[in-house]
Amino acid sequence: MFRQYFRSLTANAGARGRSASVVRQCKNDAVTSAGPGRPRSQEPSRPGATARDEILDAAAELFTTQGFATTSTRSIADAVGVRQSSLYHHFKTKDDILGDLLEGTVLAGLEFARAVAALPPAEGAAAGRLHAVALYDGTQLCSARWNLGILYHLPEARSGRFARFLADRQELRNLYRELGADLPPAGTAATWQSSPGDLAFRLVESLINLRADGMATPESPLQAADAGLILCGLDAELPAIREQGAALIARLG
Amino acid sequence: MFRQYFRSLTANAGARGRSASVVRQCKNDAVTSAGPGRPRSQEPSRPGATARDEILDAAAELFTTQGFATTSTRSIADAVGVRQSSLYHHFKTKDDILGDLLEGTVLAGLEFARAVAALPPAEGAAAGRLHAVALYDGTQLCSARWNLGILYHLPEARSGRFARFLADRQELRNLYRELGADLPPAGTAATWQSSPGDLAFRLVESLINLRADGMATPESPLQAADAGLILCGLDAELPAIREQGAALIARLG
DNA sequence: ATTATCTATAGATCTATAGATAATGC
DNA sequence: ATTATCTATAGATCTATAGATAATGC
Repeated sequence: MFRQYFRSLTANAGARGRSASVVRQCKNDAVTSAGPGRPRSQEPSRPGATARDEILDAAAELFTTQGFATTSTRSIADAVGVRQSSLYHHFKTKDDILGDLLEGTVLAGLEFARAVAALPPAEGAAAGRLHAVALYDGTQLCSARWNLGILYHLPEARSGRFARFLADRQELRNLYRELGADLPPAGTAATWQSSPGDLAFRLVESLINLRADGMATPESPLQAADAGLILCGLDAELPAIREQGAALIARLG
Repeated sequence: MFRQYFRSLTANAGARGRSASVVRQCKNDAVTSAGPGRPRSQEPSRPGATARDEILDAAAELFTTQGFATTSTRSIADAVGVRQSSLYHHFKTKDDILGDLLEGTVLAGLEFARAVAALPPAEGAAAGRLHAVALYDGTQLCSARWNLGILYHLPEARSGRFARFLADRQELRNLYRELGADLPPAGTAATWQSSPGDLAFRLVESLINLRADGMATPESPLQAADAGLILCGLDAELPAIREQGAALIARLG
């Protein structure tokens, strides 16, 4: 048994070398730098304080660039610099990794929207609230390190294995809807048939597509938030609405 | 050898029964109804004149509902009612099936846009052209039997294995852009920073997301086409633009 | 002869678990 | 004792190919 372990250590050194050369240069080069029970060596090349965070970051990169089913647990482990089976100390299944990532994309926006919706109603503030929620949410989507939003429309993500994520996203959509329902009735011909809240939600989510095509700019989230209100005939009020929204973000964001 | 083949015929009968019970009820129930060299039995349960079309339809359903990498060639074959290896008579690889489907979603819209862009320029017609292209394209996306557009944002679809699809989609986007560039300069504060053509393209593609969430209505394509022009300050001219666009679709569509 | 199907299988994965081991903290 | 890693592997896939076979069309 000891001899067997020794033999595989040598094989491991080879594998380590290959893995390191592909994804990360200067970690675990020496065989002695890691092993059973040893703490992971210094300076992680991935952001995140814990090994768990490094795994999540590597998985986010690979899932968004290569797809979920296409990405093997081995390739995630290689990108982090650990062995494939070591992932299972931090996550029960591969699905759990995706679940954590999905949850992470929706949670901040949901909590902000909850806070905005919980404010006592004030005359004429509905548009500003919707603008704030859309801008905050869109900014999150565009500034995250990886464009995790593209995973929303993976058939896998709809599959009930991610019930928590789906429920949170639905709650967020409902909050958009409520805020949109409080808008003043549109005066112009630009009346939008579907609910204004849904329209705003959809425009914000289209930022994901924009980013996937490499066409998102720092102004994109603001443009998306504006668009929802322009399409509801609030063109003229836009400057005031923006200011109200910005104040809410400064206060609650 | 003959005995071996006979034995597997019996096994096949079992497999057939199982496959049929899951996906399709009344085809190939009898062992004698199919076999090497025999033509496929009557009444296909899938639309499409040829076996190839049936395969494409089954793959479209499975890819859009379960994902590409998640869908095995076996499950496609089961849904059609043939053996897994028989797919390879019609397609060289699994990628080729996806490639054909992707190509099918973009081709009609691209050809319509080419025809519109090739018309001799006429005064004031730019907005009508863009509206026509967006409406035609959006209608295609929404009325196709399966929502294949969600496959656009699969990382797999970006991977150069589908260069033809990617090139066609890029050409379509460029045509949108050209048409948008001919729009009259927006008079109001609603000036859109990015190109109006890109905006329209993006609004049309957001119909895919809308449909994926089960929220598309028959009016959705028209709303998307309208929205692009409203956001460019063409609110007032919309009725005339719609008419111009409808005329183009009637003539070239 | 060609076409469309089938059986059988090679070869390459991939996920998750079992069990060993060493560092750490009590 | 707990934690985080490792080796090794079971068991289950999955894609694509080889080769047989029967119907069809010339």
